[in-house]
Amino acid sequence: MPKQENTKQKIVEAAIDLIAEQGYKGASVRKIARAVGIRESAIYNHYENKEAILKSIIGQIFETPFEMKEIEEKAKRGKPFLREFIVAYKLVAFDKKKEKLFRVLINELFQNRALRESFLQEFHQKDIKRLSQAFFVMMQEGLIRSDDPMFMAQEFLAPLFYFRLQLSLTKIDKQSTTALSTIFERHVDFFWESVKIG
Amino acid sequence: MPKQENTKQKIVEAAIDLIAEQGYKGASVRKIARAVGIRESAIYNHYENKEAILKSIIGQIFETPFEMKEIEEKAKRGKPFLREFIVAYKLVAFDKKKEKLFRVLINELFQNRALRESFLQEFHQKDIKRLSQAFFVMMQEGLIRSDDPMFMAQEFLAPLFYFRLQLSLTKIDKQSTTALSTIFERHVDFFWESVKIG
DNA sequence: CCGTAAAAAGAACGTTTGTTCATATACAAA
DNA sequence: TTTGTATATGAACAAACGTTCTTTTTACGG
Repeated sequence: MPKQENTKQKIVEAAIDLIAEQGYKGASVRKIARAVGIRESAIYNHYENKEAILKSIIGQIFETPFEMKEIEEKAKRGKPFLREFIVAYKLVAFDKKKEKLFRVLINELFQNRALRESFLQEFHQKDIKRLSQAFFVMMQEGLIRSDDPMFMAQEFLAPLFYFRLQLSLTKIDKQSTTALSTIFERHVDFFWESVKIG
Repeated sequence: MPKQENTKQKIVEAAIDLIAEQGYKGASVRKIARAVGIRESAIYNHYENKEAILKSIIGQIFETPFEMKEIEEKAKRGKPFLREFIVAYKLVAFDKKKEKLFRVLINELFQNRALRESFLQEFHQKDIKRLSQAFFVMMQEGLIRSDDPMFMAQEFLAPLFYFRLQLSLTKIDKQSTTALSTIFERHVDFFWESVKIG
């Protein structure tokens, strides 16, 4: 049975499911194997050890979820740019796989140093830098009030993270998410009202 | 050696330390006992089982951190009220014990249903209701623009949570928190600029 | 059809886990 | 001083843990 790359992927996916639900410590090698349909010893044909599985998952968390081309150009339109950003953000937040990875992130944030650093740098800094660029353009165009673009980007993004967490928590217990479905758009409206000129 | 209530508290405190650092699964009964200076079997003289220790900790997480009297009255002053709120919030965020409990919260948020529900209700709803009351007054007084007070409260609080998480993460790896020390006040300034009238 | 190599199974290992139980010790009340 | 109770110990348990090893099964290239 050579070259069944399929299995390796199944292992990671089962691991994501389990770590999202029960954390890294709760996702035992035996549980992962059972979910895949193999014995625990077979896992080690694909990964050196349990830690290696986690490492591969952490890599996936920060794969660029969406990128925006021509930020400078689009930013000139003001609010529609933020709307577009939110659409992309919601796409990620509501994506099943990405949501699981989000849970893994929260679960292991305080246990895994590499995860922490990636979070503060990638997840955080990257989006902030991109957005601050856009806000800078909007200020130059006289669309929004003058302020520190970096801080403004942070103020725009921070609630998104919180809403995403709320969404994730609500979904677990299968509670209704209707109150949360429009919250992202409302945020854009509120924010634009906060910074727009005229 | 009857009535040494002291030990019971030592156990909880050691458990908080360990769960904050290594999560519930990582904080074994033996580790907790060793931290207290007793054997693992002695733990069971004070708590029925490991779960009972966690339950007692969860109770502490949502003990009202600070309460504000005369909200209606103070809210009329506008921005100074928000300043005061932030001072109280920072007091909690920078408190050593409370910070540990915050880590416990994040660590176990996805594992413990009771914790999730308390978070969404207490942590969230309670602060929001209180703040929305204040914003409602401010709107009546013509200090801030008219909007849904509940949503405005959410917009004010969400970044605080995110900043608190950032603070906690940064502290773990003993990185510099100077960039974060003034972020709470900057948030108030930004927010007030966003909603004030005139 | 056979040989090879990848992937699986199965058993075993040394630890650690949460919990129980019988026993010992210390202290307050009688 | 005796008795009772709260608290500690130390040994033991069954189960689960990550990992390693040997052996068997499988699939493909020659």
